[in-house]
Amino acid sequence: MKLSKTADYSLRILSFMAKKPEQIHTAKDLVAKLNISDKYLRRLMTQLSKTGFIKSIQGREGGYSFTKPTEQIFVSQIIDAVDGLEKYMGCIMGFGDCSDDNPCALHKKWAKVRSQIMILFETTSIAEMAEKDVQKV
Amino acid sequence: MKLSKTADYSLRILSFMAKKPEQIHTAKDLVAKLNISDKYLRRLMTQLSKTGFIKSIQGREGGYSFTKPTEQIFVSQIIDAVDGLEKYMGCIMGFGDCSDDNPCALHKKWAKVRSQIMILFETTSIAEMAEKDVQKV
DNA sequence: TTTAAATACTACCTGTAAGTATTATTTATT
DNA sequence: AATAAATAATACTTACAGGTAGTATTTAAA
Repeated sequence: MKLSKTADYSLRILSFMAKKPEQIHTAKDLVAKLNISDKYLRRLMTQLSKTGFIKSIQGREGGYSFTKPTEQIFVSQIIDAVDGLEKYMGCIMGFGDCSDDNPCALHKKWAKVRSQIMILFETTSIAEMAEKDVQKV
Repeated sequence: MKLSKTADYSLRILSFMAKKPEQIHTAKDLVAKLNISDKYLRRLMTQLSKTGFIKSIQGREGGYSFTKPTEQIFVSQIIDAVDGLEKYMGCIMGFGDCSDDNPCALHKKWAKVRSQIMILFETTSIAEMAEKDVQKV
């Protein structure tokens, strides 16, 4: 499984910012630290601002900062905001109307694994990701 | 999580064929039954023939048939043949070099779920999918 | 009030998965 | 030998995610 690059970028950006959650982060700095293409990151920041996780501060001395505690921002919410969770949580065979009552041949087995994925996404906060001592950001 | 349409198609085609594993199946018939675009399915059949799961029989009365028992063809092999398993089994954050020694912030949690996905793919045969009494093919 | 340093917006470019069209080739039947 | 019915190969088209370029707007500091 892979998330879209946009979702990956969003997680990386927000978990990086969450290492210093009170600070105002500029796009320039994020680009330098995260190795994400400049213009795409800037567009994404605007998009993330509109979702409400962060707010933008325009003008000189501007940048981006969180609107709420990073303990209250979960991976599932971020993926949902940028891609829509249903993109990842639908039928593994690609059927639009797959359900317990009208299942595909992998439905039962997949439903179990999918719920594990959902639990992971729903219980992992940006704060948790930020506090890990990992090289990769 | 979603597989590529090509992988979805491959699973649907092969599990449909596996309902009558001794029969020679024509592209025409598969298109009619599976609601997959004609030309794309035909190209995919050629590709699947080259992977060795099925063989093509050219000329009049031709079509496609299995080269081995459907109990010995697993979902993981099919996905690997058409997309490459690594497309789905890599780092959830998109890092190329994520590992236990050099992990991303989600590595540990994701590794557990990913192994469940792998087990599902590796232990589900086309024969098993075919014998399920499901509407969706 | 001017300037510098930041974000916002709009339009365009590019690569790839998926879909389509056309023609060539193969082989059983007649 | 001719035909019909199947697969094979090649090239073109389309949609969209991701990436790029240029200009406009905002605001603190000098």
